[in-house]
Amino acid sequence: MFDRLRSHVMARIELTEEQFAESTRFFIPRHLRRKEFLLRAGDTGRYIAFVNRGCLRSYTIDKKGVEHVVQFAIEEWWIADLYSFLTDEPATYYIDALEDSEVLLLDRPSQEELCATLPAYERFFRLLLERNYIANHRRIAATLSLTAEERYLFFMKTYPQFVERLPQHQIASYLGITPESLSRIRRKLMQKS
Amino acid sequence: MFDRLRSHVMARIELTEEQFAESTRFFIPRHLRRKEFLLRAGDTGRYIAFVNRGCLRSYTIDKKGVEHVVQFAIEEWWIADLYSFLTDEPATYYIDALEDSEVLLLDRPSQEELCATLPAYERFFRLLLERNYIANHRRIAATLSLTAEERYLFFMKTYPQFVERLPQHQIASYLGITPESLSRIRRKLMQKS
DNA sequence: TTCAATCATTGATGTAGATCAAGAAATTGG
DNA sequence: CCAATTTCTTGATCTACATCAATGATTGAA
Repeated sequence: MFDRLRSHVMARIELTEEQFAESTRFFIPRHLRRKEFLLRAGDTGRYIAFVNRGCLRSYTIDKKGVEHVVQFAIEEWWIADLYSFLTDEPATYYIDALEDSEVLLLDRPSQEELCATLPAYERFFRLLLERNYIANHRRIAATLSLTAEERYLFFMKTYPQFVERLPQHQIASYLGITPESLSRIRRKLMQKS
Repeated sequence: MFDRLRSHVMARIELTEEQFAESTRFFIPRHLRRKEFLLRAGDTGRYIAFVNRGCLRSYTIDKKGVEHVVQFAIEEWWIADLYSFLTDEPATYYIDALEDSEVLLLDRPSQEELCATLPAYERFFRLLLERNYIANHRRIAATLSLTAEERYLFFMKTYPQFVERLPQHQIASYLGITPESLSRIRRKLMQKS
């Protein structure tokens, strides 16, 4: 159950086996079927989720009813509506499972207690946020400076594991284009090579 | 010199006056004239900067030579090429001053030592990154789901202090549109009201 | 105080990607 | 294994915003 989390955490911070074992009591395992929601906009989403198996996404729905994928998460990734997690305000994102999945949930009080009990976890979450900060700024820069085709190539290069695993229209949504446009981009790239 | 940093830090973490005073030795004050670079893409940018006075921006330059603003920073904001800071790889962003500015620089070894000496700073940087994570995800969601006009309104609402202070074409660049388009959007909004 | 640079505006025209519509292909769950 | 659903593709057309070009308004350095 906690094998993947153990290797993930212990690769990043100094922790004994005993300390890690102690930390597992803070995590709540949960199974999600494909299309099942972990969180809906409006809920108070007081946990962050570590993906043990499967694939999830967070997204918004605009006023026309169109979904816009903000993030994907597969094995060893974390996903959350961090704003809601940190402030207890209602969530602004939806999070659901794109495949049957297993997640480990950590709620806010548990995270506080975990960091207080094992300060190395404070460092762990800082490192996690640093990586995220970098990835988000790259995505912003890509959106500002690249065409749809270039963004797709960038996505393929950066997240090859996602390209084989996700439906195309989900990737299109993440890239900020329509499924039709992505289909045409792919055709064009096929012809080139 | 450190007044603004003191109130900024002490509003966020528990620190005695003595502890804060101790921490100031890690920061290197630096003055920047308008248009002066703090960092260029390709440099190794091994510090993060706290803005004491003035205004800076980070940006990329695309293959056509067009600049794309990734971030603005005014008083009490932090700015950096975090990837370069964390990895020692060459910077991917440019950072320069839009006004004459004073910054406090913290290099990577100093940050490590600071966090080791005063663990509250570990928490401080985690909090900082959390806020940033939220802001970045909101910006991504806005880019995915809003029109140029809606993004401008969102920007005005979120960062009113920037709107009065920054040249329009810098805001246009941040929003991912041309200065001409922003000018037309503003005209349209004037007429509406 | 002036001249050069920077910045904002406006009009004419171009285009990347959206939208609409329809059908084909692939998946999935019963 | 099959019907229902989801996903992908393709064509025709549309539109938000870009590009190009010119002019005026501000700003700032000497």
